[in-house]
Amino acid sequence: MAKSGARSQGGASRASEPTRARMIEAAIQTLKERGFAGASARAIAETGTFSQALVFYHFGSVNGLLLAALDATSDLRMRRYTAALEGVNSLPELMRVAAAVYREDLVSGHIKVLAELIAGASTSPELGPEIVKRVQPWIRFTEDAVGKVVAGTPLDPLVPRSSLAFAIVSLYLGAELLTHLQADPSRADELFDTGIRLTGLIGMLLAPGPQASGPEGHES
Amino acid sequence: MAKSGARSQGGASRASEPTRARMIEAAIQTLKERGFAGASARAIAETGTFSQALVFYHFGSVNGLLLAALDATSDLRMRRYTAALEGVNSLPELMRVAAAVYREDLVSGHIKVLAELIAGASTSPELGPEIVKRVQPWIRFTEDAVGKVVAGTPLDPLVPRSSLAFAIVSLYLGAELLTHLQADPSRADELFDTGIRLTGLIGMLLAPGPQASGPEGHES
Amino acid sequence: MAKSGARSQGGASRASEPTRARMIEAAIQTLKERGFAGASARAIAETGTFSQALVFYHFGSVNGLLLAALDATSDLRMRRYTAALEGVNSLPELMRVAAAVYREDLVSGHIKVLAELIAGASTSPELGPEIVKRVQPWIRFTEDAVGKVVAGTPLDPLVPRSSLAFAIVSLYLGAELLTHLQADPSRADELFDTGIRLTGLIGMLLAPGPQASGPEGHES
Amino acid sequence: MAKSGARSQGGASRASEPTRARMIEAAIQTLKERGFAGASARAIAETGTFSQALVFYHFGSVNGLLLAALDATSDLRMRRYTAALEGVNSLPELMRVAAAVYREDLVSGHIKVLAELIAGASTSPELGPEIVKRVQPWIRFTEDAVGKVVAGTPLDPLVPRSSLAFAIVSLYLGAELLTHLQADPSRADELFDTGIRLTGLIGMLLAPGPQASGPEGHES
DNA sequence: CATGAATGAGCATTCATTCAT
DNA sequence: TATGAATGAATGCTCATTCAT
Repeated sequence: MAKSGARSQGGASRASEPTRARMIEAAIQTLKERGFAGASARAIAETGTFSQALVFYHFGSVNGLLLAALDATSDLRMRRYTAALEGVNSLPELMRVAAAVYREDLVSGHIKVLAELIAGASTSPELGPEIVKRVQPWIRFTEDAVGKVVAGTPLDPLVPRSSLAFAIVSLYLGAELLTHLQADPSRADELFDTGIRLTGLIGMLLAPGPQASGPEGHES
Repeated sequence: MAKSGARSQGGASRASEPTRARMIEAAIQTLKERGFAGASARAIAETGTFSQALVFYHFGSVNGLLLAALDATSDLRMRRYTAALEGVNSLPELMRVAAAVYREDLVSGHIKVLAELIAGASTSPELGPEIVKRVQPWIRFTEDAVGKVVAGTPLDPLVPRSSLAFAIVSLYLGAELLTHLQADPSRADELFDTGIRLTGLIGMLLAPGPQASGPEGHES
Repeated sequence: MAKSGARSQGGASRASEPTRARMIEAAIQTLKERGFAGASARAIAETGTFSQALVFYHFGSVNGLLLAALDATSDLRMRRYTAALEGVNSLPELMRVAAAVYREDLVSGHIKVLAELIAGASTSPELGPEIVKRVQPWIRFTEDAVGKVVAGTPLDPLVPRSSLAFAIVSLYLGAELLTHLQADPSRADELFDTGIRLTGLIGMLLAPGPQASGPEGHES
Repeated sequence: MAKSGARSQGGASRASEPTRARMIEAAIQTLKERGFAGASARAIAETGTFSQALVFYHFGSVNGLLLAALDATSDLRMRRYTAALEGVNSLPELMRVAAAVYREDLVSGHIKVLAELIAGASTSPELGPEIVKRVQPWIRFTEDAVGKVVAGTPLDPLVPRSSLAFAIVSLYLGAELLTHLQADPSRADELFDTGIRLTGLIGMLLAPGPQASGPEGHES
């Protein structure tokens, strides 16, 4: 870990890019299929049918490759979420979109990579700070997304965005862990349904027009 | 691995109780201090100064001992939560009590044992079902607790209790993981503060009359 | 290396003594036959037909076993040298005895173990201090041996014993290395012959009277 | 390993001379700083900031480069010793000069290169014969140096020059190893002081008249 | 009830070396 | 002449587990 990165960060080596990509792909797949503990250099190399020594050549260490894999999925998902949330500016809509993308995540296993790595941090403590670095943008992103739909509504002063963002990310993570543990996604689905319904309600409460749900909306 | 647990569930051996207790204590401590990956038979035996072979003699496998440790903390905490929630029947009060006990958990490391084991399940998939069995009571318990304070209020029909319970447990778990990852409990504290404030507000909304939720509280 | 020794130093385990002895024997043999670099845990285990994991179980590390091997030969040779030098108190006689025992050493490979380890110290620097500890007694022993035959002669004030001892041990070591390098012991033999002749001469010079050690010198 | 050296001896490639020199310099430095075991192709290449593949291109193998490095220092030192001993023809003077140059060696690390390689020969037995080839000239050189100052004196018939030379080279080597092991050069210094004093004495004994050994010494 | 000894399998990592470019 | 990529083989070490006592 200490001396890794010399090559892993530099992007000069053109010819090896495809190899690096293949390796990252194999790492992600192994992480999904066999968990953090199953993601040994040997296992990943077998998945991608390349020499396990390549892991160290290109990424310095197994953890180096795993973090590169997290970077890759994280970037990918961040772009996806950003695109999906473009133009969203009401709470119920946000909820709907989030539910949809979350389902994608669950199916594609993208959250699992993060969850496994977070779980694995207890195994390799050096991973901790590196993962924190990579979770931070998600919390910030969530803050922004929440901010966008909450700004200007009566909810705004009630809930500090940072708290809300922390709660949402925690919820994602916890739900992912429990869902995978129980091998039953229905609970999370249900939760999103409830969320959609509830935020719909809240949305109506907050929208003070004549057709509002609450009598005269005197809540805030 | 396959035949683990043979002995771990049977409670026939009377004379060894103190030893078993010592071993469980050592397992909990090791789990807290060194995480799932650090909780090897050797490490636990060293913590408790007993022979590592005892782990297999008494609990069939390392995982067997770890699950016994989870059982022990889980029982302990369940009793604590049950006692603390006794007599609580308003949402804000529930929130306050939950925050207090959560802080206890965080300090004492009791949630950590669960979080580590859940994280570890990705390492030893056989743990999965066993952990599910032990998480279930908590979800049920949460359902009851939520039910008690929500019953009879307008919120009741809005949020399915099972969903809410799942969300709350997920949140606990996710927050624990993130808190330990960032080695900074302030986020979770903040979250509880917000929760208390918010539920206080909701409580007031839901109980408009001068009579608080207590009076006719015959819901439980 | 850090946490080794817990078992390796304690001599409580009776039953394993024979095993430990077998392992040390295998280590010595491997060191002699294949050098420091060839003395891997696997190679030693193969030589002694035991599991390589035993190396770590009993000695904590490969170096731990290697040092135990050095201790073993060192003790053995120290006893041999001590016995051989008993009653020796003239320089020529000392020289003769030393030559004889050295030849034993060369044949049996006992010095080789030390030489290999010293050579290996440049590979595993942690070995350095441990070897120093084990070389020290030899320097002290040499000082005593030299002191015994020089005391009272005119040579005594001329040559500080510590210097002489250092020189002799250096010479042993260097000669061993060169001899093994050239796979030709004749140079060292010749050197001892010269030594014997020369010290005989010096002995005569120093003891001008008729009662010189040379003439009737059948004391041993 | 088997086909190493193919290129290392041939000096045909003109254009690469500066590169080869840089590589040899890096090899020497690495050998000094990190010992034989630390002198891997990677480490040397890093020291000299060139591609590790160059090692094999230019010298056929790591050992090939290491031997080339030994050749380089050996030549350098041989020239230095030859120059220093020019005009020296008494034993005490020889001793004084030897002590001075040895100190240079110790500081500059030149003997270390040889000592490391000899130590390493136990790791890579193929090195043995190659090193012998490179040690031989030193023994011969020592023989000559000793011969020059001993010729014509009464000592001449007493000590076969080859034995003496072997002893001196052994002593150098052994002292270097012990000195580096103990990280304390004082012992060797002391030894040289004693040597100077002692040979001064011997010199006086051997040349009782006012005319020193020099005058008629037309042997060299 | 308890434990010291033993082991097979596995892991991260490093190395010398080859090769296509 | 030079090099980035790739690899097979080896190394030290840890682990869960078994077993005889």
